[in-house]
Amino acid sequence: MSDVKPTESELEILQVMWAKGECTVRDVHDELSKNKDAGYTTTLKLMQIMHEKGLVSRDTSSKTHLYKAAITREDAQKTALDKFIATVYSGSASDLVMQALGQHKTSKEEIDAIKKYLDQFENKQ
Amino acid sequence: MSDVKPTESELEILQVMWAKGECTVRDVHDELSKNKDAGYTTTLKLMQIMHEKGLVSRDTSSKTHLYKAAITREDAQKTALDKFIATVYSGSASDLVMQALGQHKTSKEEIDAIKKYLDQFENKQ
DNA sequence: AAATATCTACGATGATTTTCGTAAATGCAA
DNA sequence: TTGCATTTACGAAAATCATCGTAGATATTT
Repeated sequence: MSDVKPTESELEILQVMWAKGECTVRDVHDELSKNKDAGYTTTLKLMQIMHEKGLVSRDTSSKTHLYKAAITREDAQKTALDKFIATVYSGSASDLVMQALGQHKTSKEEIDAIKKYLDQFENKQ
Repeated sequence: MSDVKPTESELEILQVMWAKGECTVRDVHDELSKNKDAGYTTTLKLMQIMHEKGLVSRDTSSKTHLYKAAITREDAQKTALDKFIATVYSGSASDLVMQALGQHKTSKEEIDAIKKYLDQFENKQ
């Protein structure tokens, strides 16, 4: 359980690793290159730093190293969300929820899922 | 319409200004001091930088300057939220919504408000 | 008026994050 | 084997952000 907070660039890298599982630097870099534009060694260095911090684990048994996220998506999201709600929404989760629903195309299915979630949530209290 | 993205410290300052309206540096600093611990000149400097960036407007007609947010809370939140959903939730707003509801104590009133919001939202589509 | 307090301006520093160049190691292909 | 491509290691620069000290200006108090 790492208490290190990923930076924004580190989060982008973690996204790739959460989606793909074990990754080489090139895997990650190619994926990031679709949206961003930075050198290969930049990605490499970041992943090395993440390893030092304990954010990722590393298999160095072959020349091309394999990296894997060492924290779960859920944990990282939880930590980030808490801070985000505090600094951007003064602590009001429901403000965030409504704004999030408002500005993104949310399908009927998603809305129903959320409603169901709310019902169940209400009953539990 | 400023396309500058406030930093985290700047957001904290903006929170105070959105809540209070026009503020002196001392207003802001006293408010921040409740939760944080930094020198007066630090707050001053940040607010001066925010003025350079166009994040706040400034009235310098008297010795003690008056600052005012130059971007609306909604716009700033919207921008921050978009980026947040992209980097932390891979673009899935409903994932964020459900996690936000799950980990924060949300009152029955808030839940009802959100449900009502969802109903109205669903009808509009 | 003199002392005191408060405020702005501004530069400098330190911390953190991001970026990249270069060298050395490793594997592959001609 | 020789040369080329790919990879890692590493240091250092660049960029961004937060912090503060000090000086000078302006008000307030005694």
